[in-house]
Order: sequence, then structure tokens, then C-alpha cells
Amino acid sequence: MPELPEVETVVRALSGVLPGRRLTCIETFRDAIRLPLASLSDPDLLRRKIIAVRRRARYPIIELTGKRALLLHLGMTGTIRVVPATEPRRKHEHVILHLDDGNTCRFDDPRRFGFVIACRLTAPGADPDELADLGPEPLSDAFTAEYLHTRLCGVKQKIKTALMDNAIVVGIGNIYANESLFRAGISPLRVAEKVTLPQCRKLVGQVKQTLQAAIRAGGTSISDFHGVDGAEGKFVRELQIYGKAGQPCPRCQSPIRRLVLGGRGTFYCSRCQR
DNA sequence: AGAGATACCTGGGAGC
DNA sequence: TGCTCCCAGGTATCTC
Repeated sequence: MPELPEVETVVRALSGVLPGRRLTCIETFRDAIRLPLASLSDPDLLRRKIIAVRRRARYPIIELTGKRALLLHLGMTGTIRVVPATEPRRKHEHVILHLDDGNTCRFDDPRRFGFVIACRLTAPGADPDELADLGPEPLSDAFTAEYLHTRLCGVKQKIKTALMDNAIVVGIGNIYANESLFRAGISPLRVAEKVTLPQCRKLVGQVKQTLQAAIRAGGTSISDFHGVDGAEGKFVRELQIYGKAGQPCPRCQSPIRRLVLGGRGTFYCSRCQR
């Protein structure tokens, strides 16, 4: 499943091959995935040159000339690949961008939780308005203990829910929220505003370390994709708590608990996490 | 307004 | 073995 490290990897790969190419045609194969695909039919997008591929949170942005851009999200199962136009279309390829060098950039997503939309930019290099409400990047200098502590002031949600709120900090999914809270020794059930500044220090540090470890491990955090090219994610081996209900806590050996928070599986040690 | 719940979707695993 | 059921996840949107 694409988490922030995977999106970063995809964006780096695309930025090596797409800039400089022109869009000659955009094919869509259904009306909508997570969002309608109608905005891709705008003829104004064609013949424009791709000038950059970048990332904000988990959204890849393919920037075109004329302050236009394609905004993407990989959802749960989305993948992007660049292959020759002659390659047969796969079952779940919903969008195919045709390039002026005979290649295509294809968006494949079996579960259709992702999307591709066309948008406008206020200036070259700017983020689209659609991303205006996003919080800071977790690996940036803007994500500090002081920031988090201030931001959690008055928040009655559980800390785990708050940590996954993109308005507070972007890119922390369910797996990294569980792992970071365990490593910081903070219960996912703790009310967000009750998390102290020293605890925020631990938490911010563990969020950064966990994400960086995932990037070093090659990204993929669960083994959804084994088989195709054997590219099973290595970070799954480093998980300490996620998916381990009933198993002994790696720190104190008491059984790991599971409950559902905000509709998501939540794993924690009631002894190590307070 | 803030917080919680729900819809969206399908492959894969568990259980019968 | 083959069938059914349930679950996983992020985000937009709804409801209270």
C-alpha cells in the first residue's frame, strides 16, 4: 500500500522521465474512480509540456505549462508506471496519459480509492487550491513538538485520530500512527489535548524516525504486492505492534491489544503506552 | 464547529 | 474444493 515513502519513491521516479514531454492524449476508461474523471477531458490540457513532478503529502502533482496540473492520489492500491503505448492495457488501468515520445503514463488502481483530476495553479510551482488545508510535512522542520503541542490544544479527539488528521500533519497513515505511538509510549486512546509537551517531543521524534526507517527499508509497509517483481516491502519486518494482536509486546511481553478507533484497527500495549 | 460515523471498492484470507 | 463473509485502507461527505 502506498504510504508517504512510497509516494515519494514514485514521484522521484516520474520526475526522472516525465518533465520535457508533452501530453498528446488522455484516455479514461470509466466516468469516475474516487472522484470523477471528467476534468481530464479538457482539451486545454493537450499539447502542454510537463515541467515538473512533485509531491505534497500523499498527492503526486504533475505540473504542466500554463499553470495547469494533474493532481493524483494513489489511494490504497494505486500504482503509476511509464510504458510504451503499444503495451496492452491492464484490467484496472483507469487513466492513460499519452506522451509525445511514444510512451504512456498509466494510473492503475483495483480498489479505485485513488484519483486523477486536472486543476489550475495560481503560480508555477504553487500547490493547487485543493490542497490548501493541509498541515505541515512530517519530515519538515515545521513539524516540531512545540507546533504539535499548540495544535493539539483544545482537541478532544484521541491522539491517534488527531495524528492521522491531515490538517494537523500530513502523511501519517494507520500503520505509522500505531507504530509511532507505541515507540513514543503514548496510548492511542489518550485525549489529544492531554498529551504533554515532553510527550509531543517523543512523539514527533518517533514519527520522523519511523517514516525515515520506512524510506530506508524501501517503503512498502505491508506485503500487498508480493509476486509481480518480488518487491515485497521490507518495513513490514520492522513493525513492532501493527497487526500483532495477541502477540507479546516486544518491550514488556504483555499481550498486544486491538480495538477499533475511527473505524481503523488500533494496536497497542496497555502497559507500555499511557 | 468539532467530532464521530459512513461510503467508496475489491482481492485475499478465514471459516464453513 | 468451493462458496460466502469479512476485512483492509485514505479521504470526502454526511450526521449529530
